[in-house]
Amino acid sequence: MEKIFARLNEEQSIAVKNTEGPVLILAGAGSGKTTTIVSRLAYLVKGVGIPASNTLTLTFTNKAAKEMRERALGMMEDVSYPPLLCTFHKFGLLFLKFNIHLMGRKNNFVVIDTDDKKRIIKKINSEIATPLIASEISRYKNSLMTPDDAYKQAELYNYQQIAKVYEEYEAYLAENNLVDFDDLIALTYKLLEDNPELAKKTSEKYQYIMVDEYQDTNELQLKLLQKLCSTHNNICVVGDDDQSIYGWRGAHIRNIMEFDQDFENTAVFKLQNNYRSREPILKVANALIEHNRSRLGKELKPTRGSGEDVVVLNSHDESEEARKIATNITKLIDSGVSAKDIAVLYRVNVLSRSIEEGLNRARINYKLVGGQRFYDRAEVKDLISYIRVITNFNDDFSFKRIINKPKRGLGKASVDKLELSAHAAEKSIFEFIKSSSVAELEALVRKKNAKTLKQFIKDIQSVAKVAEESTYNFIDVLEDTFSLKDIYKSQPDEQERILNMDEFYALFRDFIKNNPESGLDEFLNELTLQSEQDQVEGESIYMMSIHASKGLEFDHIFIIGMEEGFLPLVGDGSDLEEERRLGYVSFTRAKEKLTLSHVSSRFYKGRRSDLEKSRFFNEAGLCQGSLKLEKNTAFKKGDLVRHKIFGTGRVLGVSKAGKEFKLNINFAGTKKDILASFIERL
DNA sequence: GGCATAAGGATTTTT
DNA sequence: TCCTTATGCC
Repeated sequence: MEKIFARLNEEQSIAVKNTEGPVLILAGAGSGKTTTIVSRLAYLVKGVGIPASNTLTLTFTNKAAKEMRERALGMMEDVSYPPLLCTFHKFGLLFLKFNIHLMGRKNNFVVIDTDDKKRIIKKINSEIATPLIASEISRYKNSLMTPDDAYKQAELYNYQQIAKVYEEYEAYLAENNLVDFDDLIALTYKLLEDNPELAKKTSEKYQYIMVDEYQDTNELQLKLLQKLCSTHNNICVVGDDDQSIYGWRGAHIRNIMEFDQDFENTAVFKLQNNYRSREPILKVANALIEHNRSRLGKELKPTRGSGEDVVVLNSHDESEEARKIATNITKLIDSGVSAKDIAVLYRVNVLSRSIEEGLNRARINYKLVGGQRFYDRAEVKDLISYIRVITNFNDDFSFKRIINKPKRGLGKASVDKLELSAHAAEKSIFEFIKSSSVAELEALVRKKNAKTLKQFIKDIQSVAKVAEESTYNFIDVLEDTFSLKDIYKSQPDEQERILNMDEFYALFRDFIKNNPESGLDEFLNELTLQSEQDQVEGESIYMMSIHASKGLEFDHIFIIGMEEGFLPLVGDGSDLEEERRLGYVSFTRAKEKLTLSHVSSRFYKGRRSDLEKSRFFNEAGLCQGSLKLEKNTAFKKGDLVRHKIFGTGRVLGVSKAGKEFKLNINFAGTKKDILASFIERL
């Protein structure tokens, strides 16, 4: 018990002890959010005496769940039964496993990922952009809209089409007993909604509910939470409205803004002591985020004392920027800073390229975080498809992926014919080939391929038998039977692909070793929900998008591309306040020193364009004429200056304009008033 | 069916 | 620029 509170400050302790009823913990960046939520869980179990199995703690990522589980178990020492601490989706998966039969479906369903989803959509409709349909379907599901509802709501012809695709997509999933990511939550909610007894029982089981990163929840997740705590209202959410950066993905910032309206008698706690960053960094971050209108209002209070000022790098173009950053990093490393304590962040991934070149030239090792995920790699997905077919012969979707891998002389045309005939016979493709004679198949595909197909079916059946008898050995038999490593034979990236396949095989063996009772379908569903855990280790600096950096911290942070158009990024659907929060998230990753870089010109999308420095410099108080320069004005009468459009001129006078300075300048006889931040001194 | 070339598009990303 | 997709030819 003392152990739990020893590491908490007063605010954190109060929040931890407030166990009953709805609690909103607004935790600023670096304020000990994870420590607080984990301590609260430990306190519930060890201090209040709640059985761990009666608690439920939800996160968004497996990584967060894993970290919290380890820390919580460490604090709780001996518990006979561990608390349920998992992602929203994992919770949905578990719940559906036990209850999906109530809606007339079998519980051996397979979870499909976004890629699978898009393939299915594309097959149904290739006229409308697949990503648009995919996101619309996601939206429908998250608003609990049936295809019928979607159709009724559709005004434009295009949207009627999308509603139609949605309907067919749902039929396809049901037919093949598939479930997509949204279903894991939506079907869970539906079951609770349609079965009041079940809802009551479930709510009574999870007496105490906690949610991490609450600012990232969407509307449906809120509704699910309301169902889950309907019998007790013991819900504690932790989050930071200023770090809501997933609005574009459906996260609903209003959930955290209006938590007290969704749950009556909410107790609110603010954690504002920042244990991460030096004072100058927090000053800049606070100044920036203060420009947002829609926020609950917090201010990060420094506890780590003063430190180095925030540095602004100004370069002509991206190669100069890369050079400057490489030089700065080299200096840091030479002065004894460990490479792993340095990170370069950017708003869009393409910006990493120029920096990569600069780092390579300077011989600095770097690690790119993000990029393509292991489970999204084609070779890994091929293997997964094989296992899926072996688990379920009727999974046409996966069957089609592997039917010509390695090459069996079946192209799109042949596969289409097979599928059509199978459909007409009301069979899966697998069943169709199995039940057809060689002669019948010869009518559909090239002659020599008919036999190959029959053999393929036999092989699948025999490997499936092995899987039942000895799951552990199955993976070797799979490779040997189908020569899967030949799929990418004599391709330039063959070696890398084989390495990934071996990695996958090792993963499989690990899983079976750790879960000897599990079969292939448990392995598959686990996989789909698994993301690549970024290993943060090794002697290289890190480069990643600002989104990917959320939750991480580094001693030294460099943010590149601080220009209008990049940060803030503009485009349709862009939200300046969310862009500002991205700036805030990126600034607050830094513990010791923050460096912000901008260029005047950048090569992007095949062309070079001129760029203005980000307005965020101004807002963060980092511009000439800003707070720091109040005493010693950057410009004075007589200075020779330059403006992007008006060219060179001479300052005639300096006056104040809010927090900024306004200069009266004589440009070759034309006098103009211009804000100081747009002016460059010569 | 598979390869080569042309055309077009282009945040952020977890589950 | 770089990547994905469409098209045309063998």
